[in-house]
Formats: sequence, structure tokens, C-alpha cells
Amino acid sequence: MKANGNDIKPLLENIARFVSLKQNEEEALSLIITKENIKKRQFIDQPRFTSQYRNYVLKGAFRSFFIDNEGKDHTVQIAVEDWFVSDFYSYITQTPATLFVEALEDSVILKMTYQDIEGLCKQIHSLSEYFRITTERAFAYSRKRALSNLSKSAEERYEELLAMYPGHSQRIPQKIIASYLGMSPEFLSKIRARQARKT
Amino acid sequence: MKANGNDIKPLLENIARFVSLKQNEEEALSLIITKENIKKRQFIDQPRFTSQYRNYVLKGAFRSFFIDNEGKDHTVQIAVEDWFVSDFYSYITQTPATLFVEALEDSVILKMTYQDIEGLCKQIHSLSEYFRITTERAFAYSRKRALSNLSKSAEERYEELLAMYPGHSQRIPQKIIASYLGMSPEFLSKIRARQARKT
DNA sequence: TGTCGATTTTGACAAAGAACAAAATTCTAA
DNA sequence: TTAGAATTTTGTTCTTTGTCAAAATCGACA
Repeated sequence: MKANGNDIKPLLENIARFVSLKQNEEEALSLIITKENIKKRQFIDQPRFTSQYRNYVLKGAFRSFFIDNEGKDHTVQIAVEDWFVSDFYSYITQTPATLFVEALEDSVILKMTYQDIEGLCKQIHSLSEYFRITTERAFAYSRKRALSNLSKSAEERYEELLAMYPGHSQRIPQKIIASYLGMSPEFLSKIRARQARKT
Repeated sequence: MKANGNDIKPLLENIARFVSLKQNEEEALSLIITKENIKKRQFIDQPRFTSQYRNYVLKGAFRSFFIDNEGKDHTVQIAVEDWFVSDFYSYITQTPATLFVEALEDSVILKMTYQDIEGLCKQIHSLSEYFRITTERAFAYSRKRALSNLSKSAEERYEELLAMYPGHSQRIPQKIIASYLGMSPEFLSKIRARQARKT
């Protein structure tokens, strides 16, 4: 679906927090953006298919996950409004995905193809800078989180998540939160019971 | 120490794998590069000090690590020749570091300050592209590794590391490998004994 | 609105890995 | 080269978390 100026405003505001695009650059960018409605439970990336798009969440929530050899489900990322989500490895290397990316609610995304973004990054210095800077930050934060998790117990990881996403945790089913935190749903349930008792 | 053309060749070759710099761009870049010898056990980043440099390992080996509240040591990254190493979060956000970065051997690095790199990225589109592309890849790989670790036992993680760094694993003390893999040195020792028995 | 399927809770038991301790080995610096 | 320190190995015990099973609760849809 063609995206109109109003649709892409949140994304442009996100970009403006890091670099400033000229009028004609914003227009060039808007030409490569498509809007799409995604139904709950629908996949926007899945194994065997190469991830074509950089997806910006306009409305709704997604999770990326994979199924390991024993059939267990591991949630890698939970993304809500104003986040990007995809099988980033597949997108960046343009090789077949190993992750699913699934809508947790009825959602709306803005998407841009790898080819279009790479083309535009070659032409528009500020856009290249935007992706450089934001990826560097995302990388840095992800490192920091991974690292702070190393020294934490399952219970501490859960508390940290609650503190980090005060609003969102109610939106997301607990089995998915458990899968994101790397513990069994039963164990998460026990942690919650323990915490309730403490109160 | 001023770096001469010969010193920075490996770095330029690394860059050339992703983008091509013009003659004068290479010269501008070479002006912001400094060479430095680092003694074994010396720190190039440490908590409370903001990480000033993007460090490229010309020779030697480093590890970044932190000490958690219980005093336990967690190795975050092991870097050998042709890698970059720093407290990346501190460097990117220009806030005080939480990690140590320590030389595991007598080493030689090329370093560039945050300010110089940001300045040059604004001027030189290809350089911005270089850091955008390599950071995107590093991020993608790091995600993939984190993810493949989720579904693996301690023993599998160790085997994967051996496969990944066939040459380097002998260079690195086992307690550091254990710390990198997130297990106690005693347990790593037991895994090795178990594997030797199997042969 | 009731029913069937999915999610969450609870409990008993099992397994992976940590902690502690002590012996064996390897490094290192005088 | 050798004594003392650091690292690695080995054995035992303890803790955290997973697995399996069954009950309780929730939720979507006919």
C-alpha cells in the first residue's frame, strides 16, 4: 500500500532525532516506503525466505523467534511502536532467514526494501549516517543488555524487563516473555508466584 | 606514535573490502590514525573513563570484560589481529566505560578518536558507509551468535568456539575462555576431560 | 453464553552447572 | 633454576532451573 505523508511522519521524526534530511531527500525516501497492515499471528519474515525489508512498526507489536533442533521456541526480540524489526542477519547478508517475525497484535508497518535502502544510502549521505548511527547504538545497547544479563538470575532478568517496559509487559503473553528471558514458562510462573507472596 | 603508510595497510585493506576510498580520502584518514604499543596486562579502556578511541588490533590479542557485583569476571569479547575492540557502549555514547579492555599479549593497535571519526564520517561518505556496513554486520553476527548459544549446552558452546577460532584458542588462557563462554573454569576443565576421554 | 483449546499455575523429581576444597601442573620473576 | 604464585584438574556437594504431569483459569468464537 502506498504510504502518504501523514503515515510516514513518525518515521521521519525518528530520523530527525539523528540527522536532518533536506526536503528533496525526504521525498526520495518517501518514494521507497510502503505501508502494510499485518494481521495478528501473521509472519512478515520466515525461515527459508530472504528478509527483503527493513520494517518500521507504526502500530502494534511483533516478536522475532526461532525454533531450535529440539523444537523449543526462543524469542529474540520484542518490538512495539517506533522500533524496527526483521531477521536482521538475513536482511543484512541477504541470505535466507532462520527467524520468524510474527505479529502479536493487528499491526501496521512501514517497509523499505534492502535494495532501495542501499541505493539511497549511496546517494544520500545523511541517510547513510542515520543508519550508521542508529545501528551503532542498537549494537551498543544490545551488547550492554546481553552483558548485564550475564550476571543476573532469572528473577532479576524478569524484574529488569518489568522496569524497562512498564507499559508493554501486559500486552505480551507470559509464555513469550519467558521465551524472551530464556526460561521455561513454568519457571516464570513460579517467579511471579514468589514475588506476589513477597508483597 | 605517528603511524606510517606501512603500518596502516592492514586497516586500509580491511576498509577496501567494503568501500573504495579515493587517494586523498585515504590520506585524510591516515592523519587521524595513531599507532601504539600495548604491553601485556595493560588496559586500554577501563571503568570510569570514557572510551576515546576506536582501536584496531594490528598485532596481539585483547579481551574486554567486566566485574559484576559479586566480583565475578565476565569476558565480553576476545579480539585478535584485524578486529576492532573497545567498550563499544562507552565509545558510542561517549559516557564513562563499565568494561575493562586488557591486552592478553604484547600488542600493537591503531587508534582513532571518536571526534575525528565522527568528523571524517560527515565529510567522507564512503567512510560513513564503511562504518555503517561493518557495524550492521557485526551486529547481525553478534545476534546470530547470541541466538545460537541460547539453544546450546556449555559443551556445545565450547566446541563451537574451537571450530570458530581454530588457531587462537591455544593463545588464550582457559579461565578466560571459560569466562567468555559463561561457565566456571572448573566446569570447562571437566568438559575438556570428558572430551579427551571420548577420543 | 457455554464450550473447547490455550495459557497459567502448582508440585514432584531430574539435570546442568556452580561452589568449595584440595591436589597437580605450569608460569614467572628473581 | 628454582621458589612462589597462578592456573588447571579432580572430586563432592549444593543450587538453580528444566521437565513432566495434572489442575485451574482464561479467552475466543460458535
